[in-house]
Amino acid sequence: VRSPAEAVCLHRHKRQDFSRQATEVLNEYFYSHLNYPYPSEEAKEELARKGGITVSQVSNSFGNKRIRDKKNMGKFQEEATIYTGSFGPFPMT
Amino acid sequence: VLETEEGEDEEGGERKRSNPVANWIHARSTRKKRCPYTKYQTLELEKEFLFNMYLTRDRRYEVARVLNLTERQVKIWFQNRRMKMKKMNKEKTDKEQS
DNA sequence: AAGCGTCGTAAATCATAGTA
DNA sequence: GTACTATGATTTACGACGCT
Repeated sequence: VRSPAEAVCLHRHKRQDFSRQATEVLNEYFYSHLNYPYPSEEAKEELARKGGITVSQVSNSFGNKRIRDKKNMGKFQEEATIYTGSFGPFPMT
Repeated sequence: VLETEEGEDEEGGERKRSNPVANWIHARSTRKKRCPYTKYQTLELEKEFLFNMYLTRDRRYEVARVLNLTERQVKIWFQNRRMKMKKMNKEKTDKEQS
């Protein structure tokens, strides 16, 4: 439906899937911190370095994951509880 | 037109800054749903941004009137646009060091 | 206090890569 | 090929904090 020529001109995306390494690193952090999946700036830089992606991409990924996980009400969360045994959007004292 | 600036606490993610937890149970109800701007609105906003990255009160009033947006929307659009520019500059300079 | 600045984010939407 | 789904990126709208 979309003509690549005009689309590229206006809104150049050129979306490319993350490498397996990047996906793995991001998922590991997300699932093991589902209690509070908000990495600090330093943690983001670390994840970016390990995954070979940019910090912005790490932020995008967590933003997307947080909202999409919420909408899927527990689909991902189920996997997460295997790691953490708890859940909920609370920082935990 | 007075800006009803700054409400109070709450809001999901960035609660991480100061205060502990308290009330997550609030809020989403009053937030305006995101409404994508038309091509015309975006183009005019971009032109204005090119003219000056920061708005005077008069320009903000004019732009809002002409584009049929609220002054608050125009103010926030400029704030977001500046953040976008900052991000683009950062990515550009990051590339130049390798 | 008023009011606009940045920063980080939620949520919706965009655009496309992958898949059926 | 066409339709649908998954997913990375971008766009609105705020809350929290800053500074003047």
